[in-house]
Amino acid sequence: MTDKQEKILNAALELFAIHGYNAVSTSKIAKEANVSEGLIFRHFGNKKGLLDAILNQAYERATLLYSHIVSEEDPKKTIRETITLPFRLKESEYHFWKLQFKLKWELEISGADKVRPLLEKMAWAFEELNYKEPCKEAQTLHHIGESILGGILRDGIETQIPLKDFLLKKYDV
Amino acid sequence: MTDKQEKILNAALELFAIHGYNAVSTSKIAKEANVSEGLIFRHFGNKKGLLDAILNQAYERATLLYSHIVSEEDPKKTIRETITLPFRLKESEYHFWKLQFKLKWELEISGADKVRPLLEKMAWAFEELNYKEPCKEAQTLHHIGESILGGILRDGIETQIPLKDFLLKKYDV
DNA sequence: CATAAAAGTGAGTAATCACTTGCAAATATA
DNA sequence: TATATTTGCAAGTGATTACTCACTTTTATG
Repeated sequence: MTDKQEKILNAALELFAIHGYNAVSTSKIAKEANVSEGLIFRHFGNKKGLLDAILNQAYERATLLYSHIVSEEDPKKTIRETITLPFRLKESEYHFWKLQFKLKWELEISGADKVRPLLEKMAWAFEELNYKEPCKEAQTLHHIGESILGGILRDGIETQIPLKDFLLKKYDV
Repeated sequence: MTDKQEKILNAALELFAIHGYNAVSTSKIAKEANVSEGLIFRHFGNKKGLLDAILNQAYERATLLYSHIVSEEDPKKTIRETITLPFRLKESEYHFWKLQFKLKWELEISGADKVRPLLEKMAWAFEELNYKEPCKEAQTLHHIGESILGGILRDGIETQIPLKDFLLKKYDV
């Protein structure tokens, strides 16, 4: 990974996250990254290849983010950590997560498989806590978390903060 | 509203909903609608004006959809109708709602103000039912509903159906 | 040091973009 | 029926699109 390759990746991530994939041209990415436009195609083949490279970083990043939850042994702590997950994101990573939401709707790239381990862990936790329908509890909480994250990314974290303690209390964790 | 005007509106709605705003050109819309490209600009000024015309229809449609909930007097029924709302959408209207989700992320058009009356009604219902924090309950259920609707539009209704009865039981409505 | 491979450039390409213009056909109004 | 207005079309416009190619510079290897 050369210096200029990283510059391209960073510029593209930022521009895609702000404006969307289709609204950003390769020439604008090149300008933002201070490289020639041809270099993008040398390294990534085509525009879609550039996006794929960004998304590959994504996969590792996402997995890392909740790896400590998957290996958690206390069910209550599992739920607690899952609820607080969207609130613990660094602002410097907002671009990255915003891109995920944008792509989900702009290009129908789901990313659902990437969170399956977390979903299964949540189902396990709810089962341990003797909930009647752990799978559906997990799916519901996942829905809540997803929508909260969306709210944070679009409207800012302060609009969602009140929900954090409310949910922790509601689930008694 | 002439016949061709409606054809343009319908073609644009469908194409925008499937591919997104930026990915659909005015020439493709014209072709799909069987009109000359110039006619789009005659009637709607520019591409953004065409989108605005579609979104104006949207506002009326969305308001109509939950108007019966806002005027509901039984709190339990209010919650019940809100939960089942995403499941009662006609498939012919999926395009329209898909476009709403797409625009929320592609062009950061929120549409949050359009559902405020529903949110307030839900808060009222939870208060009537003696929930401790009706506003946050409403916000949480709204998050769930939004995410379920998204799931229906992206992955099909069968992926979300199991959650319907689960939620109705959970909220005891 | 010599040579090959990789990294990087910048001027091209055809196709497509949103949009305009000049003019004909249809419709409304008198 | 005469005239004005709206509706519609086809052929444009310059700008921008993703991408290519011939070329130079840098880096790695024997």
